[in-house]
Amino acid sequence: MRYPKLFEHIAALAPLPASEWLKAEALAREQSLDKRALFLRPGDSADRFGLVLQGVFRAVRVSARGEESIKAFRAEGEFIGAYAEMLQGQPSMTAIEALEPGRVLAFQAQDLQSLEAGHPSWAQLARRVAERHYLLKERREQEFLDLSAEERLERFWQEHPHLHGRVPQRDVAAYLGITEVALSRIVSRRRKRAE
Amino acid sequence: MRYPKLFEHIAALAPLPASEWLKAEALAREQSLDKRALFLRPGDSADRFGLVLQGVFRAVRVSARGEESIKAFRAEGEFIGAYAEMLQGQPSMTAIEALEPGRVLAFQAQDLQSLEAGHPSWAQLARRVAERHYLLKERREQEFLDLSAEERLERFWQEHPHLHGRVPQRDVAAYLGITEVALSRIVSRRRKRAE
DNA sequence: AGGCCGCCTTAACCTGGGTTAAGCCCAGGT
DNA sequence: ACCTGGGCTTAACCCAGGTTAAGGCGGCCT
Repeated sequence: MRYPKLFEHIAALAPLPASEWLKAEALAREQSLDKRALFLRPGDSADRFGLVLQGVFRAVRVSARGEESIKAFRAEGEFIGAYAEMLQGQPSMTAIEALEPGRVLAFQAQDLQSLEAGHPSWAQLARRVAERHYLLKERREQEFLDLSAEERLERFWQEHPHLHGRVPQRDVAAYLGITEVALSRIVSRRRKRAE
Repeated sequence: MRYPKLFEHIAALAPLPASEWLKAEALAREQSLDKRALFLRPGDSADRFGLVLQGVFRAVRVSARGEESIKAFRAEGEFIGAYAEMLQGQPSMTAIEALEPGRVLAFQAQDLQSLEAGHPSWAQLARRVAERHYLLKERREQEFLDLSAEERLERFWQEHPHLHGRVPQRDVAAYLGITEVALSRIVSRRRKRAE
């Protein structure tokens, strides 16, 4: 087994025999990405996804107006890919970009499907992944509905302390749905209040 | 089969033998709700869910500050329940309320689990449901990130034309994340522009 | 019929965040 | 050592949406 830590991480989501994991490893390929390199670019077919071995990634959607908004940050052990588009068989409308030099274990969606045909635990895992993704988005929905930008910022750092110092301020802003300028204002307001 | 239309609706999500559906019907019970009645109230265990036979329902979260925000509207054929809390085994933080007199086919989550043990198509269905819920929330996330309140309103009516006249303005506002007053302003602005 | 209540609108004023633009600081490249 | 550029801050001004408060208009109940 080449990636025991990743296996543990995955098996914690849904029980998975090591033998199945080994089959998956055989289908995957490791990929290194420079800082700023794209794991997935908009327009690509969304049939690839990856598990982060090293580094932090951002999932970016470029809107019709040309503005970037950030759907998620993903670090070690986490899933990267255009999940929504994959489910719908559409080309990716999302870019996945490395914020630091990183390494990813990359899979083809169809390989997963063949694993699924061979053992039921993969379907179970896929279900857990869907449920988990749902819970993340549902939490975010609630934050947009109930919280001010300042409160969302506070939550963000509570929930993602491991991203500290690894993601640029402007990207945090694009994640919160505000501008860099507004974020800077909020930060300095908080700083003053804290004195 | 007592609910053929519902069966069709469900089977369109994931193939389901009629025999399995009949087992589900046997476990379910039909429930009528007056206007304003709650199918689920905050604090209830989240182990019940329903399929709407008749009527429109709203899923409401009451925030810490006491403000209502609306997570979803659900009409005929759709799922109602505190899905997130159900997945996490938590008590419901959501109220599900009938906006009109309605009827629901109500299930216990644990009954579904026993069906799942008996036939694999239930697991498949559960996965599809999770994926579908995810896609809904992901679209909403995108709307909050990229669109103004006015644009969100426009989308709302595009995507939910069947709710026309069935949901009060103030609830639409609470769904969009704005106040009743702001919504009224937007509507009249649009009215004037249309002349 | 009368009264009330729920729902919507309008208006006046306030505030958070957007926009534009200038400037700062630091890291990297030559 | 210098320049450059990327990332962050600050300031001035603007606008969408929040807040509060007052009315309007049905529909429903007795």
